[in-house]
Amino acid sequence: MSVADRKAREKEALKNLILKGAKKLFIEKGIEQTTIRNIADEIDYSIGTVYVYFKDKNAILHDLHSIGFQELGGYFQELFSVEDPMERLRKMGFMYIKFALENSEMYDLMFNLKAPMEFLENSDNENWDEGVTTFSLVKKTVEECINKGHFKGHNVEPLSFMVWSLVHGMCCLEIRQRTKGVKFTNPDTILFDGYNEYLKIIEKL
Amino acid sequence: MSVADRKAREKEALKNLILKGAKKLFIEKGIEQTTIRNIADEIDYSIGTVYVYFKDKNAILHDLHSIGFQELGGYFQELFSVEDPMERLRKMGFMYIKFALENSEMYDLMFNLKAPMEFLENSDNENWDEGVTTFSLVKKTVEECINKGHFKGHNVEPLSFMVWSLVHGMCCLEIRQRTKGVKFTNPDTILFDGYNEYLKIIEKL
DNA sequence: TAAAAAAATGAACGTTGTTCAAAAAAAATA
DNA sequence: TATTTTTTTTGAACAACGTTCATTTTTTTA
Repeated sequence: MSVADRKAREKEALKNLILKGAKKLFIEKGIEQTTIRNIADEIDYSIGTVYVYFKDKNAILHDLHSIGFQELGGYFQELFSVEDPMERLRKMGFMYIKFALENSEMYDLMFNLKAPMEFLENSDNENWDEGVTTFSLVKKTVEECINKGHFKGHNVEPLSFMVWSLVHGMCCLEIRQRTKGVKFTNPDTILFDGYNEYLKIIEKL
Repeated sequence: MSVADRKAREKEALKNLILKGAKKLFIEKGIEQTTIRNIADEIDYSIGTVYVYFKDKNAILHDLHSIGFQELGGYFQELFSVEDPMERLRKMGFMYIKFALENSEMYDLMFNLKAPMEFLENSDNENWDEGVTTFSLVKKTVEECINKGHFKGHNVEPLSFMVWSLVHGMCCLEIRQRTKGVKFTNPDTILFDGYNEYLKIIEKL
């Protein structure tokens, strides 16, 4: 182990410390309400140090958005043991909503905030790898459903997009306070009630 | 016509001038990129004047969000002449998407940004009247569909929410650059392709 | 132990939303 | 019309933000 190796490890460790501190504050008080000064304070480093390890705030947000996708991957873990693609598709949507509700700030960052996409636009690798990978999971499952005789007359990609939009739309309206606004009869269960309507529909397809 | 009347008219006029200037800049360069100073400059008034007519930036955003709903109402106008509720439901979703794509910054303000909801929380009338009214339009149409024998075994409110979420989700993913990220086969038509999959589905219900 | 390299710092800059005492303009009063 | 009162407008000033970078501190090398 050379000194250079150790230095590299220490750099990595501090970078993770910054991300960990940032995530804690984001969850505690919201992303918009968290400043670079807050993050520096949280981990007992100066503002300048944060900027040594991250180009700007967008870079922090992008890295945290990637961590969010890892966490969503954790939620999706149990799906791989589900053989029946229709059952898997149903559960995938359910887990997606569950993740969004239990990690709303992270979800917002992953699927709503402009920061991660702006970071990508100004980076070498313009591809949204996390999004592509996650969406291909939906596409693959929908494709298997079609191969099993479901969704006759439908196209894989647009249908997958429709499914994604459906769950994303519900989560988005909830997180951005629009469901609260329209005062549903059962506000606490409206997301799962709405999702159930979708389940009833695809049952017949 | 008393002096007080004229003063009231002038106040109203200047308020509208501020909103008009704000909207112009929002559309031109985005809401986040527009500052109060920009707005004041645009209409040749000082920063202070803007704060005489609006409590804060959220108040401007909320008023503009209301104007957005009026404009969405314009898009929905032609729906009232559609007798068949199923046909009306189909067209409503289409017009919704059309509005979102043609007025993306206003759509974002109406259905995504936190500002209008934060303004409501700090105001006397906490109700999101615009959202309630618009959503009841969907509910009413879905109810008519059910009365005509469609959507057997479904519940009006959750089903309406599902439909809203579906179109909102697509618009949201598009506006917030997530569709761009996943690189669809036909990026330019994916929203309407996705919506078509939904149309195919409800056709059978 | 001294010199060189790396890491951490925080004052300072330009912007932001917002405030408010002062100035300017308009209306009311004499 | 001249003067006082009221209303409207102003922009300097404030605190807080993201960001930069010359300087200081710490670590490594010689």
